[in-house]
Amino acid sequence: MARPQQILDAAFREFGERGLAGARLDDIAKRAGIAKGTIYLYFPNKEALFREMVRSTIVDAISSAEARRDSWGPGDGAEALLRQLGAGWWEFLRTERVQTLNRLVMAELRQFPDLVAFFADEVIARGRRLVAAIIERGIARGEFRPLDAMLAARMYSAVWIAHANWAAMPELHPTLGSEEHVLQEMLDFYLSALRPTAP
Amino acid sequence: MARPQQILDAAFREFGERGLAGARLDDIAKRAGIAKGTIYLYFPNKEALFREMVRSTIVDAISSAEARRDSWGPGDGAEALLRQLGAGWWEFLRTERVQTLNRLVMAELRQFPDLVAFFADEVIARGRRLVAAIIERGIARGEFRPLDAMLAARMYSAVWIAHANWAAMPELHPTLGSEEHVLQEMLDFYLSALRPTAP
Amino acid sequence: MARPQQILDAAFREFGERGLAGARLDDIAKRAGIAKGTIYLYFPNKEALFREMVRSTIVDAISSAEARRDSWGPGDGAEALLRQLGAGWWEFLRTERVQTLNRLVMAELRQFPDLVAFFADEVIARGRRLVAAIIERGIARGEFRPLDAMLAARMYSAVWIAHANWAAMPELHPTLGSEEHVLQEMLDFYLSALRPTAP
Amino acid sequence: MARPQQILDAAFREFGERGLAGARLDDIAKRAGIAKGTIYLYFPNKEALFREMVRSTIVDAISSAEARRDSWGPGDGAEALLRQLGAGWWEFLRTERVQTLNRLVMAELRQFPDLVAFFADEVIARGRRLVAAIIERGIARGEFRPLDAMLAARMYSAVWIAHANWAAMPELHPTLGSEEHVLQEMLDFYLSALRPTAP
DNA sequence: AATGAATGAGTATTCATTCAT
DNA sequence: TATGAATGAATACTCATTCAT
Repeated sequence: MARPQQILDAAFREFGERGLAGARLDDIAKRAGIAKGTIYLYFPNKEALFREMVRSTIVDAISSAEARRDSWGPGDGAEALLRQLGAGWWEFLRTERVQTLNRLVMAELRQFPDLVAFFADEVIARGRRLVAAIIERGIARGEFRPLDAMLAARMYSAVWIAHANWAAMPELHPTLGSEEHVLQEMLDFYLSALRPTAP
Repeated sequence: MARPQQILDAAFREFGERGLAGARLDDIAKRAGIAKGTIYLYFPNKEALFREMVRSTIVDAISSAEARRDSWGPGDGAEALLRQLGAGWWEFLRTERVQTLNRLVMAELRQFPDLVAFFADEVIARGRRLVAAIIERGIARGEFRPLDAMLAARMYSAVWIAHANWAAMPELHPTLGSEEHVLQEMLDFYLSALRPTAP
Repeated sequence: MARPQQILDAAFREFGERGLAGARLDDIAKRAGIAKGTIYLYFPNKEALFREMVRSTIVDAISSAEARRDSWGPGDGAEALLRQLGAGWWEFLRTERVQTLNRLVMAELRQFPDLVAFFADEVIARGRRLVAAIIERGIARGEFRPLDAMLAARMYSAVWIAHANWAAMPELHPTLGSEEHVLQEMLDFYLSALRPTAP
Repeated sequence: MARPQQILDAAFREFGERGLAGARLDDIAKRAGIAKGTIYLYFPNKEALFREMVRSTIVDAISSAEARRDSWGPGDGAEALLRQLGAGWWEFLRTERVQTLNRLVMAELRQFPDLVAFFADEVIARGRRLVAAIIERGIARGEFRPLDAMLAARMYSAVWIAHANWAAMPELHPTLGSEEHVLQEMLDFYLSALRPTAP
């Protein structure tokens, strides 16, 4: 593995555990198995290392999300697609990597407006558009009742993200049975809000 | 205002902006309009100040939430109650105080397991029980379809909390019209998932 | 003695011996008998300490030079005045304080153009004007031959400053007998260049 | 140009600008167009590089000064010789190379007593003897009044060196017209102190 | 010979904590 | 109680020196 990536990995873990101010470059170096000075061969200072770590983590997350999507079958029903996507998100969002990224975004990213914008555009808007497209398809096909697709996509994100965060903090939010079961419940609940209502 | 409270308020703002490690006692003192040494008359060290600040913020949040509930009218329908509660939560959760608390909980609270437990019991579980009770009432009255009330309460929290967080980070999540409108959309969406399905 | 002055004194000695880059704040603190952090209560960083040390040394040097002049007798002849001034300069310029200042000015001051300007105006030009005024008086009284007084003042400074520097570096410039003797030789030599030439 | 000389040249410029402690080997290497490690093939450490740079600069300066003298015409009058020498020194001393060397000698050479001795013997004493010899010749020929030739040589050096330093720091010492003019003034002033006095 | 990545001791700077007043 | 000057351990950052290639 290339040296910078090795440092970024260690930085991800240290910053993820202690935050920007709390992490120590000494520990990052130790974790990466290199000397402290070596970090400065690749990053001009702590903040730059943090920024680059966040940026590259976002980029990685996007490509790993896209890799998942490429493996989708050509399922035709919108509901089937949402179920497939929901399973993918459920797995992806509970990932250590995404959870840590999420924590950093919430806690520290305000100080880096350009990273906020990058994350908003490349991750959030992108994800939202994908869900909205599926929902529109479902509406067009009569699977779902007519509603604002973008808004429904927000509800989808809300349910998945919140539950993923909770799954990662079981002390705060005791689980409801298996993670697989939670996924099914989310899907059932969400889809039941989309289905056409009785006349 | 008593001196300790004055310090806690300043601490809330500084820790809220910079986190436990990033905040400086110097700045907290300056914000509180006192000398740095004075903090140590009331709190043994930085961490204790942080803990106490979090604890007292939680306690405040609970009592302010309860004060709200006391003013509820005796509305009888479960849907009406959920709408009333939803409006209350929507206002409350978007509060600076709650947003900051939420950020601290996500970012730093792992280091303080007792505070995690306190927050889980006194805030999360309490809120969840309240919603679940209303939903059970709705199911009993035939307003809602039969479903797991605790689970539906989680969905409720998920939608409200996620949207409140997003409302507080408009750079990340562009708004969908007025905040009032968002509330109505959440209520409509959520309730449509609870209503009995067509036979 | 006030704390800042105590630090400035230690800084003067350390910077004087090792230069801006070579001096260590640790040593300055040790010399001042305080903790390293204390320096930062009074000076924002090493460079600012250096600047302020130079500036205050210049100011001190000026007032000590002026104190000397105040004690002058009302000697009337220009030659007598130059002899009196020459004795004063000879003592003053060989001072540890002036020698060190001179070394710092030559070695490091290029990096601080404002201090260069301050030194040029307040020390060099001031001294030059004083000598020139005496020489003009001597010309007017017929003691000296007519010549460019400002230029003659430069020659005066040149001889005194160069010899004072040399007196401080005896390894480089072996002495010519006693320091008192050197002074007399400088005066005789210099004055013989000013006296009217044979017709 | 041989590799070591290439390094010494770069070292001369960096040490000349920033001093021993302030110069960075990285910058010296960059200026020399080589890799940092290469310096260590030719010099055991920073200090040795500095010493060797100073030593070789002194040697160069001496030989370049001697080359000048070899081109002297066989002018016979002592005054003419002093004028010729004075023009040569004036050009030579204002050289970037000599100015930088002078600065290093004043600022840093105390730490290297052997270099101090070398400089004192090979440069200062040598120059002084040359001037003294001319003056003695002038006294013997009746061109100059009888005086201590060694002492008069010091005055000569004092005037030339001080003015050359000042010419190199115009912000500190505003010029008196053209450099050529300054030379003439120095010669006239100096020689008028040597000429026999009126009876 | 030459490179330049890597090291780690060294140094400037920060900041929680103490304490004399 | 309250202050704020003082401390010194902690930590970011630098840079002379080494060494595998």
